[in-house]
Amino acid sequence: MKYLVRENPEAIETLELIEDAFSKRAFLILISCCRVKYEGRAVSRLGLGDRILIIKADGSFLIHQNRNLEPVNWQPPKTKFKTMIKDDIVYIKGVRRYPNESLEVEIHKTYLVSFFIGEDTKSLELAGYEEDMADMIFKNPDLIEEGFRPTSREYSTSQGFIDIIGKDKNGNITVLELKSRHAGVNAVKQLKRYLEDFEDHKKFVRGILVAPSITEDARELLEENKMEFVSLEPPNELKREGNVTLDFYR
Amino acid sequence: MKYLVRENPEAIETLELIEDAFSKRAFLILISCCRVKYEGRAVSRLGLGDRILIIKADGSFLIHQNRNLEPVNWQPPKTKFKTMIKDDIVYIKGVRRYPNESLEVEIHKTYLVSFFIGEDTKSLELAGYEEDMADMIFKNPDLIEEGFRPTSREYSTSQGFIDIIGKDKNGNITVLELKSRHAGVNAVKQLKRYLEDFEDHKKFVRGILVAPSITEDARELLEENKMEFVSLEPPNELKREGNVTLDFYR
DNA sequence: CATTAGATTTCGGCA
DNA sequence: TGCCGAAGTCTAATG
Repeated sequence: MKYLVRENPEAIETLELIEDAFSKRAFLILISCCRVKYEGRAVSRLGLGDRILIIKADGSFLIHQNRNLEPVNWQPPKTKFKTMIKDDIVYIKGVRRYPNESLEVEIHKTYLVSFFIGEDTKSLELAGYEEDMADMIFKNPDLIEEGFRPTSREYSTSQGFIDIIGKDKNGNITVLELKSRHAGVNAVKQLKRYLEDFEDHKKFVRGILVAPSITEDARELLEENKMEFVSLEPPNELKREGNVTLDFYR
Repeated sequence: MKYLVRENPEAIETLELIEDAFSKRAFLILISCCRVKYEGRAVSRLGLGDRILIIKADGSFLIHQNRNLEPVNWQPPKTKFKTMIKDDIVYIKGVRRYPNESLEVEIHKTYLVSFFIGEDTKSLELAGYEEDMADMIFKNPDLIEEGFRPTSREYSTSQGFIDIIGKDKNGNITVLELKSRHAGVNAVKQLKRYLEDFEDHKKFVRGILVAPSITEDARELLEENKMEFVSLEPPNELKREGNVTLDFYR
């Protein structure tokens, strides 16, 4: 992961770092003493104080005080940003259309600027089925195909973590991408990226998308890329609740 | 402001810094590669990836990916925390009662730990919503129509509270349903229920939906039920509009 | 402590 | 893009 941290930057440096983060579409965090103004669906003002500012790659903008779950001010994804500096004060303005609204921050002092470009391909599984599918496959690998033998989980690549890696009965390295629900092209693209990471090794690697079902587009993209699909239903119950490795208390 | 920043801390140091932040009731931020598990009102799992973790002084716990305004996982204020370390993996578990739920994070690598104790006494001043509309209408009833006279707010019916009730220039009882945003069919249905509650009295009662705008479906449903629509924008002014210095563009 | 209604709700799905 | 409905909604107010 690439990242950058700067403590107590001057205003001009703060501005440069913010701009740098924007150009890299990074995950940006500032700890600053600031004033805030919002105008759009409503109108609000927030006087000077120390807060955390977060700007995400998709244009989400959050300002957090040290209390409450919710941000005190925010702007949803697709916000466009402008920055300015005047009299050692840095300004960030996030503007959005539909609805038309703007969030302006007047930064008087910055204690910390940090941005990073991280790996995070995983999306939330609201019932945890994906993990259960992996458990199920490890217990009964023939569910994928006769002779398949998984070797590791959460295998790290530059593209993220491969769900399951193993070998087929002919010894070919086989990469599994698991989806607990009807899978679309995104799942196929993800699998493709994993394989591309392996192709550097000049070895033949099989890619199998494992899901209960896939869209027609996904099926076509799989074929185009010589990858495969195995239909597998996730276990329909969270059995033995609490045997997950995360349970470390008692 | 007191603060602390550490880059790439070892697991044991990460743990110590987290504990230190807890004891100081600081505003804690971590940038980490982690796995997440939630169990409570629902169940969820999130595989390994780089995220921002935030823990606030009031026990709020947020986990943000680099997309979407909302945290991917969270725990509201008053969450109690426990930490642990095992095999160079740091665990944070946030537990809450009423409802009983827990959020567990398995931290494999930490890129940045920072916590600070800041000054922030200011609270948000907000305007532009339903209550402000009601204030505005009471001050200037002709905004609804010439001769309208409001009599009461939050009038209780079996169907809930009517926002504003009054009489038109002909003495007809008039029920207002206020929406500060673009209103849909639900707002119309709600107004309809209020009127039905009045129809027991065998008197003619007008129903007016007051909002900046409504959907086409809402407009049709209003006509079908012989109810009306008055377009009104919520006030966009703060009571004590200070001369804020934030306007720097243009 | 339970219920209720509003929110700069956000978010996903579908027409 | 607009609209509808769900959400681990959150939050403040009220009984």
